[in-house]
Amino acid sequence: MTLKLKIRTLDNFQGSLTDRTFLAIREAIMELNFLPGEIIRKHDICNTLGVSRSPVSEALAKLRNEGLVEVVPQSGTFVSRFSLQDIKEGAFLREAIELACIEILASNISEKQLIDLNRNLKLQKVLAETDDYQGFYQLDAEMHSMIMDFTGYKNLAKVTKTGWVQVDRARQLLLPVDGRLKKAFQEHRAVIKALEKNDVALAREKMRTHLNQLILLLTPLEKKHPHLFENS
Amino acid sequence: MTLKLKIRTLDNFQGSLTDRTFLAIREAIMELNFLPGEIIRKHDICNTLGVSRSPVSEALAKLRNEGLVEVVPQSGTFVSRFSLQDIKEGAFLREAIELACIEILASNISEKQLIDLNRNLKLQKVLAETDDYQGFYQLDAEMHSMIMDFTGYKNLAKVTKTGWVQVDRARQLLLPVDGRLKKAFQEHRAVIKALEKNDVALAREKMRTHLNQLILLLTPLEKKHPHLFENS
DNA sequence: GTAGTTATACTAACATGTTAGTATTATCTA
DNA sequence: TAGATAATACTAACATGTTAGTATAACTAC
Repeated sequence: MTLKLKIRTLDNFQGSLTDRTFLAIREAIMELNFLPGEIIRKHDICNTLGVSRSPVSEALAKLRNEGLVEVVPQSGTFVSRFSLQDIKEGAFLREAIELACIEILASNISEKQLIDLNRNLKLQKVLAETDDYQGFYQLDAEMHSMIMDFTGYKNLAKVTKTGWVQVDRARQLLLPVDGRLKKAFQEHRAVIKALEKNDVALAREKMRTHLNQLILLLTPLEKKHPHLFENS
Repeated sequence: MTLKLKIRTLDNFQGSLTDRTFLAIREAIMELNFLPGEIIRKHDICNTLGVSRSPVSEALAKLRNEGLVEVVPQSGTFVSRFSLQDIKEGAFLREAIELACIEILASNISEKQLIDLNRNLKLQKVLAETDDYQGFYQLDAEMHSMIMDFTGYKNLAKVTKTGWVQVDRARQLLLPVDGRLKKAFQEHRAVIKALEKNDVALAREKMRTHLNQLILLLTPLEKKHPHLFENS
């Protein structure tokens, strides 16, 4: 039963049984321990995690909503393959929302909010210099969340995250490239600086180029890992 | 059992039991047959629809994701009250996404797509002149969906819809106002005309003012129906 | 009469068992 | 040997029953 190596036990998570089951499977999918295209056997999950089928079914239903699994009725549940189109769509969605947020913030942003962003930026610099990918990505996510939360709209970050999931998962395939974190840091800084100057157009442009960088990196993955992508 | 009058039976819908249960409850909430703040008794739903609790539970979980109900653990499930903030957020989300779509379309839109939009527009004109609110809103929704679908991104319409749900529900409170449909039609036409001219800036501006109109109408509702809104 | 405590009723969460439909595989026939 | 058919195994979907936790109401004591 190699499954045990793929998925962490429920005591690593919190919430209801359903929630914890959801998080455990989700983590396994996001970290590519369950590969795209692979079948997910409910029975195995039940045995490994020691829960009944209800929480597993509900967890899979949630995962399906996120687009991480595809359930073929009366047949099985499969880990979704990557789709370059979906990835681009996730990025497009994030871009659309964040550009609109920036438009609001550029004229409205408070001193405290700028301080928070700059603190995040400082941490980013440290982690970029030490090539701490995991930590940097977390700060990156935090920064983007901040920008959306600062508008006062509470669900934007959640909506964006939904589309972004596919991007995040695909990012796991990316090999570390020298200097990439530093470049990302500089792009982030450029956005914040433009915000400080209340320069909407510049902030929009900097954000746009920043988000485009990621797509540029992600696009070649389809040829490199064709079996993990749709239609191949 | 007045519940029977509030909710349509399952044979009016299609899909799995869960899906049909979901749609039936959703319709009842959207048409304000279940009022904001009202408790939803699972047991009653089960009896009325003639299903067991599983599909009802799953349906309510979905409804919760959409923000239409709030489940208080170990207590009950309640129909969400209106929140002006949520409504504005839904509109903001739609604006952000559609403005980005327009930016793509203004330089890319095909002849066939323009024909489809203009056909929709013609129908709108007819329904606006006959004050057919129900029909007009359907065309309105279709037109906005078209704009998003024409970009080739498949989930945008779904994402937008999620946030828009609150707007749609609140719109039920709106009393018919003379000439409103005709005005909406003219706003729509202005957007399409700008698209035909490939004028991004103009199309964006027209779309923006169009979406703002609705918020203007919705805002006074909080004072008119305070018991249906949060914090009152 | 009021405050505190207890009991009841309602809910979510979960487990277990059943049904029905589909895919796969094995067997039989041509 | 190849194709068609039948049987088996796996899955989702649903029903039913149990447990545990919370809110509300009733009752008791002060």
